[in-house]
Amino acid sequence: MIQDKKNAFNKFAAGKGLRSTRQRDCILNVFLSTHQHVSVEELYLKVKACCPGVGQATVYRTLKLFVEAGLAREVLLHDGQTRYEHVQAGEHHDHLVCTGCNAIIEFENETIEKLQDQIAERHGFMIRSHKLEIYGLCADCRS
Amino acid sequence: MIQDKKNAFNKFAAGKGLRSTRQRDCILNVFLSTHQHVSVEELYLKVKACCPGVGQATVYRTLKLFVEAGLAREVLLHDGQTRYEHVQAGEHHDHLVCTGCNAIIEFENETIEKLQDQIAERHGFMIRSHKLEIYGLCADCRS
DNA sequence: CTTGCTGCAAACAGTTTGCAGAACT
DNA sequence: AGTTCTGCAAACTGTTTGCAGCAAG
Repeated sequence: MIQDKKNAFNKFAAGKGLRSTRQRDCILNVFLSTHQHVSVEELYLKVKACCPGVGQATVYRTLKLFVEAGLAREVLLHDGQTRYEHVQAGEHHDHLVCTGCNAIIEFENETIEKLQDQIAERHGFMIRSHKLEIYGLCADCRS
Repeated sequence: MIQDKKNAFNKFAAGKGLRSTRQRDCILNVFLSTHQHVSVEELYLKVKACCPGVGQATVYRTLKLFVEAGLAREVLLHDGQTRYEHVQAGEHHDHLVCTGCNAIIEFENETIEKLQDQIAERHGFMIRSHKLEIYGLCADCRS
């Protein structure tokens, strides 16, 4: 599936006349190898480890490409850092964010999604995306 | 009810040994007179109109006090500006955010809230707060 | 008089941008 | 060769902070 994503990006890049460069390959590899919700900073450090000399501007620019290509999604939490998460085709999930240890637990709930659709419809609203974040303390941090 | 909020803040301020100043009164007045979801910038401009010479640092500092006092709540949308909304005691609502005209429609849905509680419980998570934002186009912007 | 509050400007963090040179095709 | 991409550094944005002077109690 990592290969699928690489192919997806290459296809996107080809379609837009983008060039294939060492940096983009490296950033893509690193991104695909990370857990969910990497911050740009984290990603930048990992990228530097494998391709020293890459500037963070490139990381920022490349991440925006990934978003455009549909591989990644921006996640804004309450800590002033933009994070990126992997997009699984067709799937959507939300987050439990632990304010104690910054852990992020994902969950899916179809009923909530449906209720959102109803609410939107009631207001004549056309949903493009949504986010639901629940903040609190995870099981470990409660004790 | 505006008076209630002023009293609430005064009580909070008294409890913390905070002083009552012209600036704080003015910012509180302006905040209470605004519609929901003011950005700091907007608020700052309005405050300057009535008390010229107020610095934005003071606006920032005072808004944090309002949050602490339970009058206001931070709302982070996808536009890089922190906004503040009024807190109605005991009530919680979520937002439909129009990406066309930046309108914000509020809604409440108890079922969603309950489902969130269930999800949290299932993960041993203690909810402190949550936010749900639905992005898309409002009825006006669709046409 | 004492202490907290304010305004200013400088500092900050995260992100974006302009540009000369490097690297794809 | 032509053009896109990159790295660097500078610019920017929103927010925070240090500090000297001001003002409330």
